[in-house]
Amino acid sequence: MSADDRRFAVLRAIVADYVATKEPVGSKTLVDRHSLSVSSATIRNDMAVLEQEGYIVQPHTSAGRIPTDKGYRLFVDRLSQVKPLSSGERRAIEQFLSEGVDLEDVLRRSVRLLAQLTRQVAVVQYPVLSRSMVRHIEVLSIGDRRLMLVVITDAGRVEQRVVETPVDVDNDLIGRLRSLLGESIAGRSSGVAAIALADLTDAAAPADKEVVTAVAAVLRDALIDHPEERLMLSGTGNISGAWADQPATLRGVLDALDEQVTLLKLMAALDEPDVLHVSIGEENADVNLASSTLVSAGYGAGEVLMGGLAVVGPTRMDYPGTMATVRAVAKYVGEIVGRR
Amino acid sequence: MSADDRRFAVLRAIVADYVATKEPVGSKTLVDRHSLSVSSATIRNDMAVLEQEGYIVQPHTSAGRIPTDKGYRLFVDRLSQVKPLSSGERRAIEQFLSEGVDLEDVLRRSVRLLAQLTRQVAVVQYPVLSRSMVRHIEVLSIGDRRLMLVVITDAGRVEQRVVETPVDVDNDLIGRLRSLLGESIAGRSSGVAAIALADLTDAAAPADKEVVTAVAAVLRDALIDHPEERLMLSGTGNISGAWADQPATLRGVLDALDEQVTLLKLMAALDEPDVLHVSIGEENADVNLASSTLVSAGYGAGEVLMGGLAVVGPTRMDYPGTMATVRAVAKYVGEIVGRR
DNA sequence: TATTGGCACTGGGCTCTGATGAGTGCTAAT
DNA sequence: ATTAGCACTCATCAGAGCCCAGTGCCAATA
Repeated sequence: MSADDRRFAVLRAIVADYVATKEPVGSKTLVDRHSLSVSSATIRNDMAVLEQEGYIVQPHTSAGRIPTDKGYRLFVDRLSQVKPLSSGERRAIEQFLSEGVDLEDVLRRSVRLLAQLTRQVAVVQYPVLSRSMVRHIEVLSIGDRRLMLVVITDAGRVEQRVVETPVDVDNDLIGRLRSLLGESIAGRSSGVAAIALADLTDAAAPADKEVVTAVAAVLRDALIDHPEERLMLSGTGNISGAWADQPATLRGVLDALDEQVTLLKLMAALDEPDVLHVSIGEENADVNLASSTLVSAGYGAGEVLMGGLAVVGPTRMDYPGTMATVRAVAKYVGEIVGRR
Repeated sequence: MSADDRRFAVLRAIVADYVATKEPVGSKTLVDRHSLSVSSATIRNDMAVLEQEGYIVQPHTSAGRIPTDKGYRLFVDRLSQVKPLSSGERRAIEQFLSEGVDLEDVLRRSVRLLAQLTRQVAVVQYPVLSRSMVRHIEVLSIGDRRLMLVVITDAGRVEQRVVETPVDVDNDLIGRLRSLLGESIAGRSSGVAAIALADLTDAAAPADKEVVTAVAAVLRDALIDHPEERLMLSGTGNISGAWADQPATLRGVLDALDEQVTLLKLMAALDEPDVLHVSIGEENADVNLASSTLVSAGYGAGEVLMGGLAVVGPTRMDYPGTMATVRAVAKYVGEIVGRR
């Protein structure tokens, strides 16, 4: 084992011990807790180097070392492959998730499960609109000049929007709207639907133009210009333990979770199902999450990305375990949501 | 002013001061902070009586007094009428909420607003199914033996469920299902729909019976036997300040919020729109909320209750302010959700 | 009879102190 | 390159002592 290898082993041991104990770890402790067959003095030298290179720091003189973000980063990057869960665990996950009665329920089960297994905060994103196909559009009258549009995607997500029409709408017109929308949009992904929507007004009978334009505008807004992406959260209580001693940090994290924008951005950055992304400490754009780590993964059916999910915890977290769980849950959520 | 009146005034002053300062309040502080035209000795006598009667306690000898749950209860009960918000505030609330683009959006705006105005955790319930009318039912084919049912209520809530059918379903049958369901259920409240569903199988053509039975079973489960009530939460960060010094309590509260069952029970207990309910400390069934207060109100259009909303905070909260805000937001949410 | 001034007493919280010990860096020997 | 040894650093903890907000009680007062 080269000196370099040993130094990395030391880093790994520091991470392991610090994660387990929350205490800065010293050279002495390290030697007898792990079976490093060298003396504490050697470890001290290695630690000095690791500190020089920015992988660990001392909270104060005469204290042990704790890993820096850079240290965790190296640790994670060298975790070549994520060890899979046992087949029993996997079956339990799939079993539990597949009992979900509708999309909402499946997602709720997923976040809960993820939060429980990782003992951290979990987030699941609803299948994103821009990656879905429109399965069906329904037009309902809810007043003389009010229509309700209901869009159902192939991922099982349902969006609804109210349209105020410039003129009264009768049942015949609603029928014409249904078939018009059905032909031009249903079965199409939103990219294609965008083009179809633009042509919609032309395709309409002259008398219907005003209403069709209003409808197209609302649909365009809801599906393309401002699609609302949604998240579901669970396990917020788990995080209170991690930051019990730093109320300000705790508050920041809770606020960031409440705000959702950072989480949504993170999700938007995912581009492939079942691939893990880990964002550590200062790497997070949001200062409120500067001492947290986000482990995220896309879920989807086969190659097709549908949405994302993530776990949020302190930088001092069990990386291997969390990563394995996130990947496993992402896989099954994708399978189950994709299957409907 | 009778001695009894003064004692209540003392209690009110203690509540006010304790809420403001988080510190036990003593007789001396009380006299010069509020203009009670008696001496501190008199106050001390009054305090002794109040303590005897269980309205206040001393955390330890030689400390000031803090209100007990019973003290807060008396305080709240004697707040005869809730002072309304200013017209400016009210307009701002209505304006902000009415910009919501769909039900989801309106509710999200409501919780956020409620959390922001009260600086506490806010909860809003989706319009409850059992109090809604079915506006429309849509039947979609998503495979030879899979149907998707989409139920849209008059409150704008959309529920979907997948049905596995025992035999293949063709387009004609789907058409028949649509009209069958449309006639028997649409426009009915769930109580009536329950009866209609029972008769559904009889009304169907013999060849369709199997499928109709399966569909009716799923609908019955989704709408009547196990209607899923849903909540939306916001402002969790706000409570971290309140319990920063008691991590265990904080965790308990976060867990209770995550769990939702207690909140849902609370909501289920509401029976009238715009009426405030206050549940203080130990009055809460959930031990995790034993040092929290829940201020809840139903929202609805006119006399018709649609759902509930609430604010969760420490028993030491600004009762008058919180109550006024909750009532105001409930009123506008009811109006706006009812209007679609 | 209710209120008040006076007084002794209580006990939590703050500051200061010294002892403890985990952990370090450096140096000289292996 | 590794190691044993050593002097040094500093957070943490327990104890001592003081402070003082606040109390209960009592006798005097209106």
